[in-house]
Amino acid sequence: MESAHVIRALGALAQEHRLATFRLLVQAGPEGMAAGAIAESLGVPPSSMSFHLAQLANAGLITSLRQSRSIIYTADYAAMNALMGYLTTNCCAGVPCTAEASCPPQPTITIPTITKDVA
Amino acid sequence: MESAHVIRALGALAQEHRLATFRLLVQAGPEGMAAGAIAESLGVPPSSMSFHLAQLANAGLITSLRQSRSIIYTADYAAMNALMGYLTTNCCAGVPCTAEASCPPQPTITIPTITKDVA
DNA sequence: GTCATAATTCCATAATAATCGAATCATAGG
DNA sequence: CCTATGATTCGATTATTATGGAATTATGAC
Repeated sequence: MESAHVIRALGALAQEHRLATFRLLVQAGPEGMAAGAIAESLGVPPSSMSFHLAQLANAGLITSLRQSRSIIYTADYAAMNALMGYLTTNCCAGVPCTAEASCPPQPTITIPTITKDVA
Repeated sequence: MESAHVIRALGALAQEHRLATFRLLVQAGPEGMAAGAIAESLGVPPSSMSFHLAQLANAGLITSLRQSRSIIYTADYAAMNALMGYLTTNCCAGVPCTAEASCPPQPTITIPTITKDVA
């Protein structure tokens, strides 16, 4: 995975609707979701949704498959993992972070949202 | 780390010069690098470099410290790890689907909020 | 204070990205 | 063929981001 590709992937995720879309698709699992269902779920108009889905697909983060009249989008876990791999290898763990300044084993984060929207 | 913050971090890294800058700073380690040295190293004019450094700093990915006439920038490993943590927890590993794997109906991630500011 | 250096801010410009209604394309069912 | 539905493309508009020269601020040495 070269940097141009990584930049496209990062840029694809660096947008409110697209990050939400990707997360939704990850939760949807291998079944995926139809474009319209995603749009409705996120409250984004169809034409805007298409634009964002195209961006994500172009970045290789999601794949599409027509199924009758619907087009089903699915998160590409492998692509996500490749991105993570690039970031950890080249941006973080790949460097011998000396001593205490090194990458701590436990990311101290604040996670406010509990994601479960089966409703 | 809430999604707005994540989006800023992703957006900060989703740019050629900034990704290169961040990687350079990671390699530089805790010593960091002066703004001018980074600019020269990447072949970016000073004013543009300042702009990009500000973006990265604003996203919390790097920190700055004046040292005599230079301003030394350092990669914030913790912030990077927090970003990774968010992505793995909420976008990837949170749903145990690696590749084609089965997605057990258990997407509920009940994470006890460990509040720790990453500024 | 003056000069030199390091970096930033200012500002105008150019380039890219986001939005969304309307038109179009693709498929399915009668 | 005709109609309905799901989705995309088109096109015009707005918003955001990137660029880099010139002016400015901050520090250090004399």
